[in-house]
Amino acid sequence: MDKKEEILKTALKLFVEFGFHATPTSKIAKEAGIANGTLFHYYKTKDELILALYAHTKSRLTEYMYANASKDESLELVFKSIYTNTIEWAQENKAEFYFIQQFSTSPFYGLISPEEITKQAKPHLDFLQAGIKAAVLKPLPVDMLYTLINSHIAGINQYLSSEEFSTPKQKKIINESFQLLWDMIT
Amino acid sequence: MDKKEEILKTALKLFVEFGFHATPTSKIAKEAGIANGTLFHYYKTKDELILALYAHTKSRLTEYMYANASKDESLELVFKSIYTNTIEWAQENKAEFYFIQQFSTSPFYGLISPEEITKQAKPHLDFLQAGIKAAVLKPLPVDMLYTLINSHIAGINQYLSSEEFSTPKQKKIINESFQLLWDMIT
DNA sequence: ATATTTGTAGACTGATTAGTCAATCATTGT
DNA sequence: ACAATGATTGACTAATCAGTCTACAAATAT
Repeated sequence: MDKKEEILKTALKLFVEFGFHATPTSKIAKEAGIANGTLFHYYKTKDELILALYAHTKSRLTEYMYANASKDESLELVFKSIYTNTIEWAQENKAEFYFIQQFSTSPFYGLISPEEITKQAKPHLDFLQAGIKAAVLKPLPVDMLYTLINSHIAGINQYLSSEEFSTPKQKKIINESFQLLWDMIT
Repeated sequence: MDKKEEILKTALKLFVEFGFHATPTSKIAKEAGIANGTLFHYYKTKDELILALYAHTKSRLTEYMYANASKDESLELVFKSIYTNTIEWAQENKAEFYFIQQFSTSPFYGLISPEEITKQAKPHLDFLQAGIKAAVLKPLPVDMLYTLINSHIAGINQYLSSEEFSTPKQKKIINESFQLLWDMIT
């Protein structure tokens, strides 16, 4: 049993349910079935725990995003694969995805260095830049393109989470919304 | 001097800067130049203050959104006016807009009743529904359309906030991004 | 004028918080 | 076997927090 993982898992659940302001470290420790001191053995401060949780969750998402993306395919297919993967991950890991958004829209996000943020975005921006260069994507500023795509995904995810859709219906929405996005940026 | 307003103004500033978890009511009172008890005279609990701040800020945005929207214009022009107004307000009231997002992506949002949320969205959804009926907008589910538009606006606002653009450049971005959105939904 | 309500203050409290600490327990390497 | 290092505990603390209380001031009503 990996206590470090257990702490992250529990913290995620509680932060999403009650927010940062209303989940004391004591509650996390209790719910995780460990002693108070153990939590602070692994994470020096509450802030450090929150930052670690973000990094961990974000990297899990990033990993999944690029899964099965064979580079032989056309740019559209690769892009669609990333798009679909992202939304599928978000739907299968709703708390995780919600946490990423919660964190990003909180002052905690400011604790991450600009370099780290740039580094995170780099591969995505490069990918988009290549698409522009190949004259597949519209020659918009890459940052703008990137933000627009992210927002679109966040929106569709929110829509999918707002109701209970059957799996085929969900797939249909993902396909259709991808087409809307693709038409917008190409 | 309206102390109630002063409290809201100060709370907004501190919540945006430090987050809910790290801005005690004592700090708000101190910074607002009033006594601790006075804050609780106007707002029974911290939660009530937070909810009031959200309602107040949200209604200020909504009011501004529909400003100068003469109903004689074409649907496209009315829609563009709403789009432009929203982004302009967001740019001129960055802290306020950020707070709305921060609140919406936090467990506090769950404290607002579904009826209230539906009521808030109603006019927007009706507007979009009319656009679909008039065969101007694509026959997509209104909820999806609504979420897509909101996300698009949030994205463009984020992009505009990420750098320092000159006013004309900013206007150009707003116009171009509107066209992208409009082409996507019509 | 007097009574009643409303606004304002700030000291105070009981509960809670993040984080510490000294003491065991488990694991590993030698 | 036996150090030595790391993991785990939970009682503890100092600080902080949301919210209360009493007192008084200002405004408003009668």
